[in-house]
Amino acid sequence: MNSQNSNLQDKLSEYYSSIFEKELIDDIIKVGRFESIESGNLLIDIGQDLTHIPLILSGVVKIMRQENEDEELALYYLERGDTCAISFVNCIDHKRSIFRGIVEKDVEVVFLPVEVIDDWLQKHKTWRRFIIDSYHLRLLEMVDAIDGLAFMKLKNRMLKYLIEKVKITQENILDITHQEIANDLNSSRVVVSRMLKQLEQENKIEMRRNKIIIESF
DNA sequence: ACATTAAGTGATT
DNA sequence: AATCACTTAATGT
Repeated sequence: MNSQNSNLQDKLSEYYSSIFEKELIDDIIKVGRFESIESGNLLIDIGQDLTHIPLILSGVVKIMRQENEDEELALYYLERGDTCAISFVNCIDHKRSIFRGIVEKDVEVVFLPVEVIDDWLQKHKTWRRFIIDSYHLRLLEMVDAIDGLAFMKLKNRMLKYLIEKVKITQENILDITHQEIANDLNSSRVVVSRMLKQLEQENKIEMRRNKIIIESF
């Protein structure tokens, strides 16, 4: 076994040994392709053929939809231990991706080919559990996102977005511009600036140029 | 000093 | 809540 494989084994055991049985981890090492991807790169794009599904070992991936050039919406984040089960079902049917996944914090990821993940559903009980749980979680997050759009005022939606961001970056000083927030929430920069100012007056956040400090979360 | 980019403001829909 | 038109502030060269 070469060094990259043993490295992969270490990481897999570290993060997944509590949910996956040993044989499954061995199988993953056998067929998985390990990759490191730097922040800012695309993991998957809309319309792209899905031949593999990603298993995230570290880092963060932002999953979003995009209608036109300048209309986008952030849906949810993938972190360590996550996979995109939506892409999994897509994968089995050999459909194209309906999402875009962009790397937000450098990721280490294992790509698993479609052919095997189907078999594993029967072969490994923990895999089956993992996929079902993951699909369920993603669905809940999606419903949450829809609720946000339908019922929540932008200010609340934005606060939720910021807190989420703090959680995944482990940093309460966010490196972000008003424009970027507006893009993620499919809103406009002017409105975001005004809402942020309100949040600042409520002492929930503090603003610097290119930075937002979240006080309470 | 100047140009560029981020953020703020008032009016209008 | 969005858009327009414009100002002001911060930053890079």
